[in-house]
Amino acid sequence: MSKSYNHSYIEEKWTKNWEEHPINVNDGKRPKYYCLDMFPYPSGNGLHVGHWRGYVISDVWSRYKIMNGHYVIHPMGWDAFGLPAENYAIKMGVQPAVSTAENIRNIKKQIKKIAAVYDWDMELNTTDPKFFKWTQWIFEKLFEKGLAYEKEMPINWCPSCKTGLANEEVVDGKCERCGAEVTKKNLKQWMLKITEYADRLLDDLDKLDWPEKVKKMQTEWIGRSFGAEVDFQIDGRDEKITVYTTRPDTLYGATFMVLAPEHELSKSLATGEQAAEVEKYISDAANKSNVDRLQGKEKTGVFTGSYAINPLNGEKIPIWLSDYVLADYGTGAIMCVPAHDDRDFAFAKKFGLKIRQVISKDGKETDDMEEAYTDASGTMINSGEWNGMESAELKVKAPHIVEEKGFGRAKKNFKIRDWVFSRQRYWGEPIPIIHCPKCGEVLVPEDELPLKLPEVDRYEPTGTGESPLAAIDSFVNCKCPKCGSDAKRETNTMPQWAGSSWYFLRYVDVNNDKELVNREKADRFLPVDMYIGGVEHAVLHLLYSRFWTKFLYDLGVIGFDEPFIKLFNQGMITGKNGVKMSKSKGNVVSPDDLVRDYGCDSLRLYELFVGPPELDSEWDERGIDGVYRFLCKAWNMVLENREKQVEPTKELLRLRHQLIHTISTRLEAFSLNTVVSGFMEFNNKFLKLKGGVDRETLETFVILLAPFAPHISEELWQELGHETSVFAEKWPQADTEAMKEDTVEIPVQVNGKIRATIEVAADAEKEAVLIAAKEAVADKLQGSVVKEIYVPGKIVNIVVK
RNA sequence: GCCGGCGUGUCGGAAUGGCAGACGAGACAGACUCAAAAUCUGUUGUCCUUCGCGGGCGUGUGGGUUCAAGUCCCACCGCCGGCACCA
Repeated sequence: MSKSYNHSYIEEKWTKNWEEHPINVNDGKRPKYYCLDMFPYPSGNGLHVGHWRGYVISDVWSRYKIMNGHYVIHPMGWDAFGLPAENYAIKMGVQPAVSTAENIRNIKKQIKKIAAVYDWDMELNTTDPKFFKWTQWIFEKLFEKGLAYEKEMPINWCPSCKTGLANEEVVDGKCERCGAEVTKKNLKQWMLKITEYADRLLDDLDKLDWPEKVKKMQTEWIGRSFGAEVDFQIDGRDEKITVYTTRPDTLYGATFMVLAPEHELSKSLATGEQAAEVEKYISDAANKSNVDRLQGKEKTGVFTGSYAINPLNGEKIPIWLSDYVLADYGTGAIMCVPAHDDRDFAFAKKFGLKIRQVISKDGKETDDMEEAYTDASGTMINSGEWNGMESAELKVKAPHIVEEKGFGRAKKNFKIRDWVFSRQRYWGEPIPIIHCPKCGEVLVPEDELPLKLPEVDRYEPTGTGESPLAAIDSFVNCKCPKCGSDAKRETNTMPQWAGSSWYFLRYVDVNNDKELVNREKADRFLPVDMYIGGVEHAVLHLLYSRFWTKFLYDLGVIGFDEPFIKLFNQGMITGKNGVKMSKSKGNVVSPDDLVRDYGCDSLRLYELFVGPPELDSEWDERGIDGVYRFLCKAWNMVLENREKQVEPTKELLRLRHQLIHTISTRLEAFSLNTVVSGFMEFNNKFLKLKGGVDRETLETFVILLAPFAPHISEELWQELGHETSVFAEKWPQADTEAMKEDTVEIPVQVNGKIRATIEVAADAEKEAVLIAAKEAVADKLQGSVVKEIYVPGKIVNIVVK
């Protein structure tokens, strides 16, 4: 008897065989199923066991769908632009294109060891001009539709490295590399108007079968609120200050007003004796980094000396400046209702400003409020003609009332900002714009796309904050495509998000050089049915992808406006004590050695067995022994029973259908760790059967195991005498009648404590069960029986007093 | 601060309100072996016990609902993640 199976031989054999005879066929008749992995960034560090997890999950799901009769689109590609590649290339003195290609070769080799059914004919790479031609094309369409524009924006600037920094490179307000204090520098940036799509991005979340957590994160990120803009006349001047408020119902309670220091009127509002102090506050705020500004929870502020008129009651209220008001949200100015807003309350308390309650739970005024009453429920008081109204009702009506009265209008606001789309870097898609002194911003003509990166020796940052491309004259200088005058190319490149915002559309038509994707193919194979990847992309990548998909839908390029119908976020695999795997921590576990020693099938099973797929799990080196032993035992179980000619008894039939039911329902519920334990459990049961296992049950076992451990299953399938692939088999259906047990063990409780166990027929009548139960616990039944509960097939509980 | 998620043996983890600890790891004992590894068998929450059964206690803490709570409700503690002055 063989104690272990030869995984190396089997896995090699079937890898080759599947290459020659693909198991996933598009015969034009099968319904499609698109199962997508978030494509990896081809880092030089290679894959660790954590990367495997998502790929194993998606592959199990893909193989399951294949066995359910689908043609599965299951592609893989490379998100290869970006900072790390550029920095690595600078350090090593090689072209990013060269090192990237090298990394892709290595990672592809590693990924192939997973034995996923990826269709490598669909492979794509965001840095391939054939691909990014269409990334640039999308930008041109956005520009044509007025959704791409230029704007002065502050970027993170390291004065010591003389370079712009990504947010990820700024740690605690300091440059990640040199530790210098990061400052802001204003640079002209390309922006994309994602805000134009904010409503749709929010409303369409309802259509998606996504984790609630991710939907919530996107909802908050978009941050829609309804309220009103209200105009306040400045006392003694012609100008008005407009504020945004979500609580126009509390307008009578507005006792002061606060402007952001950056507000355009801030300086001019300062009167005589306040001028110096105001000036100082404004310049202090400008010098404070964002981090400092957010750290100081204690409110600061300064009175301008000016007053505004509350348009509702004509009251004169003081105007203050404070940095708790954000310049770039709303109008950069707020009306303050300290009685009903926590921040306004704290500010009023600190500076001794008037607090007027306008909403009351019981209709009476509270003496000495200790905290703001922020609920929009209660009765209006101190509010003139609004007195006695319900605040919740008024909150909805008030925007329209101020509109009718002529000093405001209903207004919707968003937290989401437009997308800063340019990077001052070399290794990204060039933005296809030409700056002409006469015509302004002109698009590179479509037939000149792709606009490739120049191949040069130096692509270090320039030191001025500009892109390295700015130093390359042959790239920069060009003629205006419109008027022919000397012009200059845009030298900023696109962010790494660009390619990943639409790559999933391209897989189904990677070689198309006429269009982004053929519409017929798009209609047939898209959208993505299942998208699997880490939760770290909950907001940015998933929001940008949805934005571009909606834009392309509006253009008519595709016929759907949501890219990913279902989303699954797998948890991280960490090292000991939940520490993230990283080279610097020295806790990286490489899958390559494990594949060599235990085989791909064992590693696949252990990736699933390690814990619930949606939660983080710690990698335990020894754990893989367990699944390896299971595979050896399963191998022997099948081979030993193969020749036995066992009759399918009722018990075997029952076990077979219980197995189908267990595996199928757990798989459908994505409870993949318990799928593996389910296989182990049934295998143990089969091994204990004296009479052996019948052929059909063995075959069922192998078919069910196939998506999880494909090589060993395929080999066993062949050993069972089949010439076709196990993946050509249909996923079995459980017969619920055959599953049923004849007798069941029923625990008998007395007052909720188990005192005995009885065995009864599965279809026994309640009365009979209760009689048997009472017999079994007769000695425990002191006192009178108050209640008898029988949950059929589950439990008996007898309550005595 | 707010919003999520989680808290179960030595460890990873199982449990549509119905026998807590499935499955696996580890440990211990035994078989095989000259020996070890591998493999196989058994034991393995905890306490009491007359060691024969049996019984008490046990799912972060305190309360509640229920015939019955790891599971539902309330309050709290701890860890992880997200957002963080959004008017």
